Amino acid sequence: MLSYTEENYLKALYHLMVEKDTKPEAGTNELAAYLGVKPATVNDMLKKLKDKKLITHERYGKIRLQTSGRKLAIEIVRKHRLWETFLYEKLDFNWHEVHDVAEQLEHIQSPKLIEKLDAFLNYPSFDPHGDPIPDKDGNMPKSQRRPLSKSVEGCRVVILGVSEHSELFLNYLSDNHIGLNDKFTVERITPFDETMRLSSKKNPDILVSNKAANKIQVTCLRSDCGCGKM
Amino acid sequence: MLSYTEENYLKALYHLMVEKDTKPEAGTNELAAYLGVKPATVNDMLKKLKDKKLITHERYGKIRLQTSGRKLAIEIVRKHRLWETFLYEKLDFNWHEVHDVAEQLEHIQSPKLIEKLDAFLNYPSFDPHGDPIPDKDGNMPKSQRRPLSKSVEGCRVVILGVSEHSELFLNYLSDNHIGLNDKFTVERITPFDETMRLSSKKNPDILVSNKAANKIQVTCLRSDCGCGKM
DNA sequence: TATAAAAGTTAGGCACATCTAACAAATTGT
DNA sequence: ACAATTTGTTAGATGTGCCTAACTTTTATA
Repeated sequence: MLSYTEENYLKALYHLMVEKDTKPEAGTNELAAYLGVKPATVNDMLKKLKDKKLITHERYGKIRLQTSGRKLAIEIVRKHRLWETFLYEKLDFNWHEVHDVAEQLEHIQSPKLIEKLDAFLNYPSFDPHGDPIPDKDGNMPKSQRRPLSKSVEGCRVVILGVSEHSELFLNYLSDNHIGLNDKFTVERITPFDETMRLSSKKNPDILVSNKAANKIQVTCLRSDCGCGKM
Repeated sequence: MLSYTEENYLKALYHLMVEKDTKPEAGTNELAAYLGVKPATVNDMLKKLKDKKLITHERYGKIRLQTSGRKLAIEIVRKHRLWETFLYEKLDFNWHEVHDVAEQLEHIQSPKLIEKLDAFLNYPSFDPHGDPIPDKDGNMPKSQRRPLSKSVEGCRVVILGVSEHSELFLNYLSDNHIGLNDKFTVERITPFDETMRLSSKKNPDILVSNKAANKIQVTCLRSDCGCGKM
């Protein structure tokens, strides 16, 4: 049984290594900065995780997740994203409010609870931020997601998520009535600065800068619009 | 902000004092036994809770909850019972499975979460065990509940809960198809040992000993059956 | 009422997760 | 290539929640 803190270290390693940069290792300082603790503290914990065979790490070397550690990390990610989905879909939380509460809920120990929650939510594949939810065997659903900026004029897209989670950005999206699962048509892309003009049922004219479009993840709803392979 | 452990001490005091015996104070050993720790450990914590003005306690004296401590304890009880209700009603947990998971969930810190959960469950007044759920101001709903053993022949009753939560007893109820919110008619009470013969739609003949009937909480559905004031 | 039993307290210690300060190794930049 | 910078490690300390062992006060009873 892992402590609350040990779980957080594994999850942090997973995010740093597998999700952030897709490199297979991380450093002590990097991990310390990510978790908001001092490198010395990380060192103590590395020793413990190494004893439990969850990571590999030798003096002055890089940290790697072992298979068992990665498996546990994915379980925690699964719990986190299922809870976020629950909060968003069932309890009417806003997009940017779910993370902090899910951060607590992910540590609840009860395999049955997670299975039942998954079923209750109808086995969702993506959380409210559009991030993939691993299934109970740890498999990530594959998505055809891409940044909105890759779409071309005439594309019909659905919002899958975002690649930046700052409150500033999430509020920007709210203000512009861009929400998860909303559908838009790309009406026009200004050649000079690539600002996109979108339309939706609710709002026939939304301007999105290239900077924002890069951080909005979508999937294209047509196979014939020329925006590239699905 | 209270720690997980501090919260558990407050809740334990509340249960010992307010619910178990309705006496306004508790002893160190009693609390230690209830929490499964040593008296010395309790002593350390009492000091901390006293410093935070949540309890009163003087050397070799009894422990009492202060108003602020009682308020916090009731909040935790509220959270616990709302989560139990959620697990039972929405996630199909069994009656006796909800407690342990709720024990973890009750410590999640998010006022909004509890408000939303309460609304999602439609502001329930009683949890799956039939225990009252305090509202957000700490008021307990009043119930007309009484032990089944107080009912008389001809009574039509609905099961509100139980006053013993052992797995043995809960299984006894399952085996006899006695569940929360089930309705029964008291057909006959054997004069010698007060064994009750009940009938329900599902099962026309259930025998319940006086011992069990004392631990089954019901409310009477008729005002004219002579079982006493509602 | 004196004493045995029960209840409560204190002192000292341990594991955990954290820190600071000092040090050691590896990387980098000229 | 070696000095400066970055990165990583160690030692020693702190606060929390728990323990055991020894002690003191209260209470119950012979």
